[in-house]
Amino acid sequence: MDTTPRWLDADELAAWKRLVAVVELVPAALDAQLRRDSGLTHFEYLVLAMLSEAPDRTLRMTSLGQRTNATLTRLSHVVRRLEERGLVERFACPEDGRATNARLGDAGHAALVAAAPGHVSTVRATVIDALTHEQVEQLSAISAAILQRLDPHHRLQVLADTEPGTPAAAVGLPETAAPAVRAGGGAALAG
Amino acid sequence: MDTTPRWLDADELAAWKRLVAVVELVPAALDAQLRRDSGLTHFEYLVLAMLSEAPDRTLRMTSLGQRTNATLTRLSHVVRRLEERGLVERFACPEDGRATNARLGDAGHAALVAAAPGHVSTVRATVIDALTHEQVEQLSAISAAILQRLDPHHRLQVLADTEPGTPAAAVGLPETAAPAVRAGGGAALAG
DNA sequence: GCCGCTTAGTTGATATATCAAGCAATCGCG
DNA sequence: CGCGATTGCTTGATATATCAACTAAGCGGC
Repeated sequence: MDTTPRWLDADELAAWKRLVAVVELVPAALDAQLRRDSGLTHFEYLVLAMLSEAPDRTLRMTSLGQRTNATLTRLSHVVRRLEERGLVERFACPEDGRATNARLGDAGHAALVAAAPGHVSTVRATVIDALTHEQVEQLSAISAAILQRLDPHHRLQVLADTEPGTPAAAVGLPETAAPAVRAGGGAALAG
Repeated sequence: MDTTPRWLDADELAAWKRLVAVVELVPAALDAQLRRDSGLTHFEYLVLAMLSEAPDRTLRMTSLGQRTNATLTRLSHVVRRLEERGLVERFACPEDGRATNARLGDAGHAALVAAAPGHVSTVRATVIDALTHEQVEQLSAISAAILQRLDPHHRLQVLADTEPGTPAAAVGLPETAAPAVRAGGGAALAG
């Protein structure tokens, strides 16, 4: 870092301070609602959602870690706890003895389906419905620009498949789950 | 929450997924840089910065908690640790026997001055300089709209004084500190 | 087919955050 | 002025995240 960086001017400072408040409050709001209504953290929700998207509801730990932006260490602890609660199961990967697969069980899928509507409502209530359609598109572009700096090589798969026009959910219940959800009065982020 | 909320359409979903990545990565990036270069978390930095702004570099715990968006519990633990490290001191408020004042000591001020340039550079590198001036203003408006939903009564003082045209730093070293900083080759967010 | 390097994941220790009580000073009010 | 309610803060227990090894399986070269 430079020893004498350019300071922030008034507009930049205002934007920055507000962004700091947003990045502090948004995760807290998501966590609070999910914990209260479903007994899941936002991160656990993401893990379940990513598994629900995958073929056979199964992913390798490494791949799951990329999709949820988690270190393998963090993921290992969380998945162990989810396994203890009966929501996911782990088993050795047949093709690579080093790898572990995590699969979303029926109970886990049910928990996700039960949690999704409240989560989507919260997302709308706190973010999306607070903005005009134009602002939603601006936010998308701004976030993309920031992520370009934070993760230039797109290690996070969250980024890779986030172009507008994307098929289904990714943060909710896509493809596999969403139809079931819609049929059963369940839930997803997109659809 | 509604049992059958409106799902997100493709544009909304793209924006949402990117925002999730941003609110996950931005705090991590700030924490990582500050920890590595200054041995401070972003939250500790905020605490020191807020104190540096206050008259006599002193604030009540409750007021400090509002400005940093922290529960009193969290703040109490953090300030105790900062006190053990000699960066701040605590003393009973003379006017109200229940209250505790926290004051930024010289060592704490020095730590803040040392940490600020790297922090500002990181803010520029990861966020502000990634955006056009127009986008900075859009981000400011978007964040304000989101915060209106998350904190309608503006409990967070971060919001109260965040109108463009604001005097000095608030997230860096304002008024009291900034001049010293500029003189000594030090650091702040704004100036 | 051994040996060093890399990859994949786990585990235990430490740090930090959150929760549930608790304590003490002040306020409100009869 | 006395006593319950409120405010301001702290503390200890539990949960979660981060860090530093460590294990074990594959991979490459010779």
